Amino acid sequence: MISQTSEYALRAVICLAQHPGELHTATKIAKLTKVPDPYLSKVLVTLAKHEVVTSKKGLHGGYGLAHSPEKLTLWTIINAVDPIKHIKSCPLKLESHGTHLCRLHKRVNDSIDMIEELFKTSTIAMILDQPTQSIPLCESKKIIGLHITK
Amino acid sequence: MISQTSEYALRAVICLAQHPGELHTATKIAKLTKVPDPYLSKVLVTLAKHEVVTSKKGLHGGYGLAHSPEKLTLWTIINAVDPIKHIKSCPLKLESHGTHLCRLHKRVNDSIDMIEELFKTSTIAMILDQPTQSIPLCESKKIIGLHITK
DNA sequence: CAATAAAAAGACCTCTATATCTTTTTATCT
DNA sequence: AGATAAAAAGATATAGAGGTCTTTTTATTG
Repeated sequence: MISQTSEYALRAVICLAQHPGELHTATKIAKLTKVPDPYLSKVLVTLAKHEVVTSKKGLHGGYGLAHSPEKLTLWTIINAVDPIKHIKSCPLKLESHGTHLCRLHKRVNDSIDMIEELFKTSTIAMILDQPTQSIPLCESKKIIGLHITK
Repeated sequence: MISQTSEYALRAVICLAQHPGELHTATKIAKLTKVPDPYLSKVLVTLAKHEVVTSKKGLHGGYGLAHSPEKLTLWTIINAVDPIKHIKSCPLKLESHGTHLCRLHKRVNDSIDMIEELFKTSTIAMILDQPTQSIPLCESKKIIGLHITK
């Protein structure tokens, strides 16, 4: 439903949001999120280009969040690395349909709209703020605090 | 959002549903739905195996619908050729998460559930019955009847 | 300024979805 | 039974997403 690349991007951003203000190297984020290191580097470059994260080169450089978790939505992140494609005109290129979708493609496109809406209204803050049994990306037992330890 | 294969499968079924009771050859369906002929053949085999369509070999053979359009949902068709994958356990394989998803994966999985629900409640009959400006798969001007001609 | 550590860029590899082509099997009709 | 027309099966090709490795660029610090 979402691409592997999107999944990796979400993990990376969540990871950064868990330690606000700090910079993290790609290698460190890769380890914490269990994403292949060299691949994550590419994803992070894309996220930086779309100003989802900030990047700082050189010694003591790394990546940080470009916006507060309250302002970052799942949609922003997913759309940066793997834009959601809507059906805008007839996939069969039927002359008479043009931009007016038949009910099949309307229905399929409605589902795409629905998902997009859900992602647009889901902020990173919402995901981090609600404590549950599982802390995103973390083995609970290694974390002290709100959650239930094993 | 849905695979190319699913899109093709939906087109084929809609096509069959538009001429109920009749058998159609793969080649004919392929032309009507603008899907590559040899590829559609394979998709139809899959649909037949999942009893979405019936197949009859030999001279005057072809494909037909296995169920009435009222009973066929988008979900049935999509699930036959390209099953929707839910997130059932932590994608990072974190010990402590196990089958209890963190909020990130919960949220992503919720969107999958939502789409699945929409597909489950969308029948082929619903898609064909509601006349709109565009008849699924057909150039309007070639059809006489309810719709607006060009 | 030299050493270091990080991101960025570029070349390359791999696997899967999509697509094609050929051969085999099956049913129907004369 | 032989000819025909269809599905089914199998082998192969292609493109793009995912993944790796190497080199280059950039900033920091002693």
